[in-house]
Amino acid sequence: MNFTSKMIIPVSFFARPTLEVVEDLIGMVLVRKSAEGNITGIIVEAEAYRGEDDPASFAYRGRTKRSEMLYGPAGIAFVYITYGIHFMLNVITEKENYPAAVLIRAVEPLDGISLMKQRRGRSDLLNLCSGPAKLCQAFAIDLSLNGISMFSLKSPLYIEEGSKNKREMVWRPRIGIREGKERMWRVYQKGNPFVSIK
DNA sequence: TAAGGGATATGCT
DNA sequence: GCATATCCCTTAT
Repeated sequence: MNFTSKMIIPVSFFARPTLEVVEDLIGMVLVRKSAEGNITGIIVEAEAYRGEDDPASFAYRGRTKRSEMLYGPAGIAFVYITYGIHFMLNVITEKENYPAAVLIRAVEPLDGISLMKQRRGRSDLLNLCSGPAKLCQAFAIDLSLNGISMFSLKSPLYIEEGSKNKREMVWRPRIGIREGKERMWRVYQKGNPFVSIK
């Protein structure tokens, strides 16, 4: 796919096989606009959940209240609470009625770092967005954003094009693929884009 | 590095 | 009713 500079990622990007989406998301920029200020971060870690045969997916036990969003159209934010306290940000992928999504697991802080620190109540850069719940807190992502479209400039939350070269990122990017109950990481490395580890 | 508490929506018995 | 969950932080060795 060809993108011009700082182009918003369109819905067609998400309406593709989830494994392609999760790879291509690495290096792109997550944007959050709010009255408090706008913040951005480079996506460095994401994880794929796809199909009713994926034991790690909410859709593993079919279409339920919890998994319903996964069956919806691509490019929609799916936010939910885990462990009673933490928010998780997913983006719906693939065709409607096929349950799949990508979990945004970590971003590298880019713009609005002081606001991130304020929301997180911490000042150490490494702990601002280095986890799915951490980044939701830093980006002020909660249930009020559940179900919104992420492919519009008017959206308070969207993804735009980032660095062409994933290897130039400061943080080591990686993607997670579920194989049964196990999570396998694929790390981005020189000359051999995604190398499986563990 | 390990262990335990946090605090709620969801699904299962 | 109960167990569990796409996790983070603090405290303790």
